[in-house]
Amino acid sequence: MERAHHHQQQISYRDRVLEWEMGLPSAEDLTPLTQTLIPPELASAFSISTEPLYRSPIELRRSLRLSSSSSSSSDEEEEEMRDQEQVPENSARKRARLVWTAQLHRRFVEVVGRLGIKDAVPKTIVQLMNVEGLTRENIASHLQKYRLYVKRQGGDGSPSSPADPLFEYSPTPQQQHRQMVPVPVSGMGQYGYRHGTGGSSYQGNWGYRYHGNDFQAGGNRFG
DNA sequence: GAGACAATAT
DNA sequence: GATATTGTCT
Repeated sequence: MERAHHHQQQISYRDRVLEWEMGLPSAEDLTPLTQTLIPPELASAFSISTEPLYRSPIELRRSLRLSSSSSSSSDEEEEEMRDQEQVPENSARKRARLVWTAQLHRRFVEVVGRLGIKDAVPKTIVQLMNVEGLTRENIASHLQKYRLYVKRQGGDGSPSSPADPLFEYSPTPQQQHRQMVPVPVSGMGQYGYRHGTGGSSYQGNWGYRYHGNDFQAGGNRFG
């Protein structure tokens, strides 16, 4: 029993990565975030840029301008433009709030699960997730919430192995073919846009409600 | 600086 | 309500 078996912590990073790669979701499961996630028609209908995201706000604005400058309407267009015009010219703008889509979260869970309790820290997670624009702080915030969730589930506490069955993230089959995937529109100070009627637009909605996989205390909402 | 965690802000 | 930020501690 005293052999030099694998001390999980001493396994080389490379091995970890290899293992990680093998365990990752399939290509169909993982749509690159830099890829267009909504149909062009729909994007155009909502005046949403389909270009790669997580670019600078300025670039994004430019894109939006260009892609909607072909229209010749007056009032209606202005109204739509107003929603996008909410980014102040001078004030230092921040990144758009990250939307934890099912895909993102799955990836997060994958990485966290494979890293194991000890190594699942923001810095490492962000590296392994390898998602453009994703910051350590994004992870930290999400991780904090995720831990609370896991704790509440009581589904853990014992194991500390990297292969922790800990996270039985259960994607609802429905969500697989849910057509609308919210594209995080960066740099706008917010993401997504209201369409049609609605009240305040602090946190814009899609006409279609995205059912994210957030962690909720106190029970399942699967049905 | 990095991380955990709670509290608070947006 | 979800995510970001801040404060405090290790």
